[in-house]
Amino acid sequence: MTVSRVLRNRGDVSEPTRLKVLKVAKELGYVPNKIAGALASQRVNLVGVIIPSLSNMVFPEVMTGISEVLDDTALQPVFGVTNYKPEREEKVLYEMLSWRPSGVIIAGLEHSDASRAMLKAADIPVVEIMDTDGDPIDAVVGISHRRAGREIAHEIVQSGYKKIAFLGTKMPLDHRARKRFEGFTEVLAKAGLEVADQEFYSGGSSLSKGREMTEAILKRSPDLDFIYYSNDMIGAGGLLYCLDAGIPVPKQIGLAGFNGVELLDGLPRQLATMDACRAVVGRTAAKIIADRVSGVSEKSGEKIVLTPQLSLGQTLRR
Amino acid sequence: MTVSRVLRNRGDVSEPTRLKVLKVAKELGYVPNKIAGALASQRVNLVGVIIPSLSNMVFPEVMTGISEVLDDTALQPVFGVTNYKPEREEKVLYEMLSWRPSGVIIAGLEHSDASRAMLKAADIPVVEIMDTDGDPIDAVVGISHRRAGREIAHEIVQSGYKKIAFLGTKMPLDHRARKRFEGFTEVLAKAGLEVADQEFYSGGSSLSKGREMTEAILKRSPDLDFIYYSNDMIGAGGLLYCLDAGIPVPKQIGLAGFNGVELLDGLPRQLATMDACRAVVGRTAAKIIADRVSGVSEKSGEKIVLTPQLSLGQTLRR
DNA sequence: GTGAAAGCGCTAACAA
DNA sequence: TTGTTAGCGCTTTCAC
Repeated sequence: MTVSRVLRNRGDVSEPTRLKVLKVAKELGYVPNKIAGALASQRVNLVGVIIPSLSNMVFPEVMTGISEVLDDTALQPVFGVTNYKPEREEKVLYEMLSWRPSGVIIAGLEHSDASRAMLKAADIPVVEIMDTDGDPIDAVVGISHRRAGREIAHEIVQSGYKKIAFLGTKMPLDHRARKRFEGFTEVLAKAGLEVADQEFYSGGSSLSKGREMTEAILKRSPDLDFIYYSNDMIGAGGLLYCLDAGIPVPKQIGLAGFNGVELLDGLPRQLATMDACRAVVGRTAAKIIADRVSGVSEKSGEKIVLTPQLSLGQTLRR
Repeated sequence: MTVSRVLRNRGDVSEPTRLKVLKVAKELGYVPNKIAGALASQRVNLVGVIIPSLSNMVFPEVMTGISEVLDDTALQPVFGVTNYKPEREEKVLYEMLSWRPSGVIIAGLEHSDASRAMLKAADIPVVEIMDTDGDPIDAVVGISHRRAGREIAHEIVQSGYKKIAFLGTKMPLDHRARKRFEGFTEVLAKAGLEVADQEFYSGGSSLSKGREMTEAILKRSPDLDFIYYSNDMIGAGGLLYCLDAGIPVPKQIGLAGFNGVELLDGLPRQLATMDACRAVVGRTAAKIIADRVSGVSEKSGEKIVLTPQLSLGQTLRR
C-alpha cells in the first residue's frame, strides 16, 4: 500500500497522506518487518564483517573505521568473530550469507575451500582486509605483512644487531604474523643471519605474557641483542620486563613490536613498531562496498596496498 | 517440500531420500535463505547485543562471554555499537528490532524513552547488563557501580589517604562511571572528606592520556595523596607517569583504577582495581536469553547482582 | 514418508 | 497520487 511508500520515503505521496500515515505508525509503535521487506525486495542493507578476534585492539579499530563510513549510508555492519579458526569462519560465514547481505568484509586471504566457494557464489562485493600477500577473491585492502617483516628486519640488521630472536603467536593460526616472520627471516638470511632463538605462544596477548616469555627466552639465550615481537602488547610486556630487570634498552637489547597500537603510547619508552593502518583499512573497505552497492563504482577486484609506517621509537638503537 | 524437512533435520524422512537431498544440495552449493525461513516461521535465531564501545577492552570480553554460551545453542549474536550516544542507541536498536531477533542484550539501564518503548513492545527477552543501579526493563546482570565506588572509597579512607582526586571520563556519557563517582563521593563525605580535585576527559582512554592528565592534576594540586581513575587504562598511564617522575607509589600517592583488565597485569606495579566481572556478565546474560528462548525458563525480570572483586595490587598502601 | 497448498509481511509493477 | 495484485523462498498444515 501507500504506507510502504511513506515509510521508505519513496516519492509520489501527498503530504497530508504522508503525515497521516506517519502519525498512525507512531501511535501503533509500528516497526516495519525487515524480514518481509528483504524477502520481497531481494535487498538487505547489511554488510557482514568477519574478523578473527576482538581481544587484541587491532580489530576494534578496523570496525570503528567501517562503522564511520557505513554510518553515512543505508548499510549496517554485522560482525562475526572466528577466533582464528577456519571452521568457525566457515560457520559464521554460512550464517551470514544465509541472510543475503549486500557485501562482506573479511579478514585475511586464507579461507577454507568451502568458504571461498560460498563467497564467490554469493555474488556480492567481497573485500578481504589486513593482508595483501595472496590470491584475493575480489577486492583487497591492507598491507603486505611480508614486506613489513622485511622492513623491520632491514632496520634491525642495519643497526648492527646480530643475535636476533622472534617471539610471537603460534603461526598456523595467524597467517599475518607468519608472513611477517617469513619476510623477517628472509632479510636476515640475506644478511647472513639466522633467527637466534624463537618462541611461540597461543592464547591472548598481554603485558604479563610478554614479560614471562621475554624472561624465558633471555634465560635461555642470554646473549640475544634483539627481540622482534609479533605484536605491540607482548612487545610492551617485554620492554617492561627488561626495564625492571635492569637490562638497558636499546643498548644491550633492542625491541620491536607490530601494530602501532596507540593505546600503548605512554610506555616508559616508546616501542619500535609498524602501523598496520587499521582505521584506514576499515574505512577503505567500507567505502568499496558502499560504492559498489550504490552503483557508484562498477569496478571489482580493487587491490589497495597501504604502506605501513615504521616508527622507530626508543627501543632500537641507530 | 521434503527438502526443507531434510535441511532442518525435522524427522520423518527416509534415509535414502535424506542422503539424496543432501547430496544435491551440496552439489548446487545451496545456502538456504534465512530471510524466507524467518518470515515463514516467525522465528529468528539472532540475539541483538548492543554495547557502547569496543575500544576499551571491557566490552570485547563481555562479547566473548556471550559468544561462548551462544555457541552451544542455535542462537547467533549480532553486535551493534552506540559510542555512548543515546540517539545512536535508538537507531541501532530500531534496526535490530526490525529484524525481529529472539532476544536483546543491551549495556546499561539508561535508555531513551523511545528505546525503552521499543524494547518493551518487542515482547522478547531483554537483558540489561553491566549495571544494576536503576530500573530494569526486564532482566539485569551486572554489578552495582555505586557500591563499587563506595567500596574503593572505604578502602582509601581506611588507608588514611586524605587528599583524594578523581580522574575520569566525562560523566553524562558514561553512567556507570558516574555512579562509581557518586558512591565514591558519598563515602568520602561520610568520612568528612571531599574530592580534593577532579578532572574529566572525553575520547578514548590510553596510557598517554592517563600520563598527561595525571601530570596536569598533580601540577595543579601537588599535595594530592590519592587518585581514583575511572578505568584501568588511564590509571596505568598515571602509574607510569608517577614512576617516571620519581613519585613514590603508594608511599606518597596511592592510585586505583577500575575494571580489572588483566591485559594490564604485568605493569611495573600492579594497579589497585576492581573487577567488573565482564566475562561472567556476558555468559550469564546469554544464558538467560538462551533459557528463555528454549522454554527452559519461564521466569522473567531476573536480577543478578554480581559482587566485584577488589584487588588491592601495589598502589594502595595499607 | 511424501507432496500440495496456503501464507508469513512486505515490495514492485501495474491499474485506476 | 493511490489502490491492487502477485510474488519473494521458505515453513506449516494437512491430505495422501
